[in-house]
Amino acid sequence: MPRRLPTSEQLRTWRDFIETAEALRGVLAGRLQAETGLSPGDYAVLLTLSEATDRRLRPSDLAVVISWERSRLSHHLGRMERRGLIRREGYSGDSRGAFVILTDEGSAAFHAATVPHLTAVRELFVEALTPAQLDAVAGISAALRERIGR
Amino acid sequence: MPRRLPTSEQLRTWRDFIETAEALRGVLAGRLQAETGLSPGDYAVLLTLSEATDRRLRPSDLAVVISWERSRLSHHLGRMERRGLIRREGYSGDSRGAFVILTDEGSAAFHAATVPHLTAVRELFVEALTPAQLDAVAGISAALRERIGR
DNA sequence: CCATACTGATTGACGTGTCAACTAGCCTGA
DNA sequence: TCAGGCTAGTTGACACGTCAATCAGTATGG
Repeated sequence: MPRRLPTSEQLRTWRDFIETAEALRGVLAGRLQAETGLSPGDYAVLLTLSEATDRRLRPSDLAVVISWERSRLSHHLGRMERRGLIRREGYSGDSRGAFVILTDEGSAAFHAATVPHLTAVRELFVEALTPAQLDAVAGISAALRERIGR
Repeated sequence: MPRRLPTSEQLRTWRDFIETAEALRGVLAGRLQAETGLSPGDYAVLLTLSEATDRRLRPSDLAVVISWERSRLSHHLGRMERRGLIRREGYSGDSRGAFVILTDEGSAAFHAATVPHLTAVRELFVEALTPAQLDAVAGISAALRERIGR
């Protein structure tokens, strides 16, 4: 039996899904930016660093935690460093290594952002769905991740 | 009663959702690029033009159909024009106006891309989910869209 | 010992997005 | 009729992402 193509209804569902996720991401990002001056990427980096021992991590480790490519992280850290949110420092022990360190300014920005961000997630995502739908989302995400591998 | 923040489980669901959608988008985009040399944006533009009368549309109309900002479209059309996928032409009637026109090359690229793209959507999305999950996705997308307005 | 491979990290080029500013032409009302 | 505002479209600046190349330092096997 030949592999069939999606029906137009399935395609509609696909497009709605991907466009909705995209739109939601955009709205959340816009709010975060407007209310706190941080991008979602900034937030992820600051969150991870603020939970790390001594508020510092090696770039590779940080990249693994937030599932970014090292190159992406490097570019992003450059921008964050320019804004004073983090700083970089050499690592004595393996001179290839380095540390990304949360600055006080970065820490303050993160703490100022967390409640607005979580509130927005609640308003725009959690409260938009029924408990059953929230459960369904979890299962759907898992199934999709399973399919694309990891 | 104060507005509460999301529970850690709800937050986990949110992150899984947004990261999964992002990952899926990335995988699909990568495949499309590898197999056809087109980006999702290219595909959306080519699809819309190929369905339009005379394979041409005014930029503003095209932007409405695919829900892009005019500026985004203008930048994208510039890149597509450089690659010969579309061309631009003045519009006699309102000299502000313009037309975006599908070239033969653009049409060929689109037709070569459609089956691989639809196949990928089926494999990575439709077949990853049960029929019930697919239905749930439709409802969830609708609910989220409703919440963010439009 | 040292060529070679591997690892951590950065860089450059370029596609993609957003925002604000700008150009140019159309339209409307005092 | 013409000043102002509106509309179509483009542009520039800059953030963000990916890919391939590069660089420097570590490790290793012959």
